Amino acid sequence: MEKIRTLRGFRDIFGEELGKFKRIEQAFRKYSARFGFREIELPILEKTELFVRSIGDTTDIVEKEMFTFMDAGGDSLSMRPEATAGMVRSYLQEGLYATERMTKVCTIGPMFRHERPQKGRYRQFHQIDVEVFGVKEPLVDAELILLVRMLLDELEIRRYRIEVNSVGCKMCRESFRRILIDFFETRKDELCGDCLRRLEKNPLRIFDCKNQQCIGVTADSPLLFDSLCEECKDHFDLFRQYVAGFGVDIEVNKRLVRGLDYYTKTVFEITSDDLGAQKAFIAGGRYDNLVEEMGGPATAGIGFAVGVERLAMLLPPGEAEPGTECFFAGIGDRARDYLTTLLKRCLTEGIPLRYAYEAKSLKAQMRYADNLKCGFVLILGDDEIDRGTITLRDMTGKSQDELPLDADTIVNTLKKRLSGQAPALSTRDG
RNA sequence: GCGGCAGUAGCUCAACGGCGGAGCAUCGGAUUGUGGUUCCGAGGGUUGCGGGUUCAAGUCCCGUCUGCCGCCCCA
Repeated sequence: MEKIRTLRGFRDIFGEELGKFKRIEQAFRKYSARFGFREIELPILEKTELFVRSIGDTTDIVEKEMFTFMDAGGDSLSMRPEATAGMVRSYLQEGLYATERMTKVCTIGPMFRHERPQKGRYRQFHQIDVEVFGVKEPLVDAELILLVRMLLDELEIRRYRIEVNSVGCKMCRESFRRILIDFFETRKDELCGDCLRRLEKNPLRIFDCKNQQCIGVTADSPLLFDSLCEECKDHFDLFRQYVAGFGVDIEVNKRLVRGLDYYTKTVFEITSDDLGAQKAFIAGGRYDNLVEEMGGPATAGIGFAVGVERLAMLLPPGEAEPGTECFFAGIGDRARDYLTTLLKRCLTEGIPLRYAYEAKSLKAQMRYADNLKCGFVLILGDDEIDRGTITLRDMTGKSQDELPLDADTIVNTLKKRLSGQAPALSTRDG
């Protein structure tokens, strides 16, 4: 029989990595709530058209990276490749624009893109997504930067860079697009193949090219940033001013562009050199036209997404907390009978009690208890039962004494010893 | 989608084209019922999968799947 394994780019997430996921979620929930974000769960499957209209039909994501298929009713469906499209759909469908003046929502969950996997890039990956609808003022742009900063501080991540830029409004972009194409047409012979393709599709992305010669060309090229309209320029200046007020360090990168069509004005990207090729782990920006383009009222929007797998790679390994569990080692049938009474009491009283299901030698049981890093072992054999006692061994202190064989006494003693043993339990965030 | 490297025990890796191994981990033992260190022992493999070359293939060739690195793209 051939073993069945996960699909390419799909993985089981467990153990240490899952622990990091949980820490990230916990830190995120703490701060998102503090900033006034409501959590929402969105469908994974949506009509393909949702993504085509929002992300853009010429983007790589939509052109070749979506898991798309026909359902039995003949509709074209797609697994969501990102969250913003669904957030906008939900905002409109639930009529939030009519019931509140401003909406802050967030979600967390799996996204799907049919890309070639490599480290930090999977076909099913997870994003934390944050969106604000109905605020055009740059104060909210800065607030999102502050949220990112507090989240990373909470997770004790220090080595990263926040790069920001403005890609202008529709008008800046339209007029600049022509200037840019005219410029690159004169230097066409110096551009790489990819960039020639970009020139047709999305000339702004030529600024992203890593080819030295292309970088040389763009060094001479006019920049969108320098031809922003007054409004966009003021918006960006205010944004920077507010960020400075929050005391967060950012770098303006006039070459920073985004791959999705809907971005306007503020865009940002948080990168780390500890990640390898896929080094952006948080990115986002403003999309002031998207809601209207999706059939809603003219509504400003801004948001960002966190790549959970990439962020998890930056986290230090979580420290284990040994010694917080107890083990029952029994010898003989009488001890085994007593286990059922004691086990139920312990589990009810909140004491994690471990034991071996099979009858094993005491030595083997002790080894098992040690392996499980149990702080205390209860030893019960015929000798103890005849005396009406039970032995309690402290595994770290290597000392042991006998208690009366009485469930109340045992439970109370264990509670006392465990809380004295592991003060970390009470200082740890729940 | 393109280019390159790799795949051997649960994990990390050895093995000139010639009997598939080690360390770690797991399990058991070291005189009566006491863990970690030490010593002894055991189990564990269709060498990713499928073809081909050869007297003989983990090893060479082709295909395929998967992972990794880079490109592309993006979080």
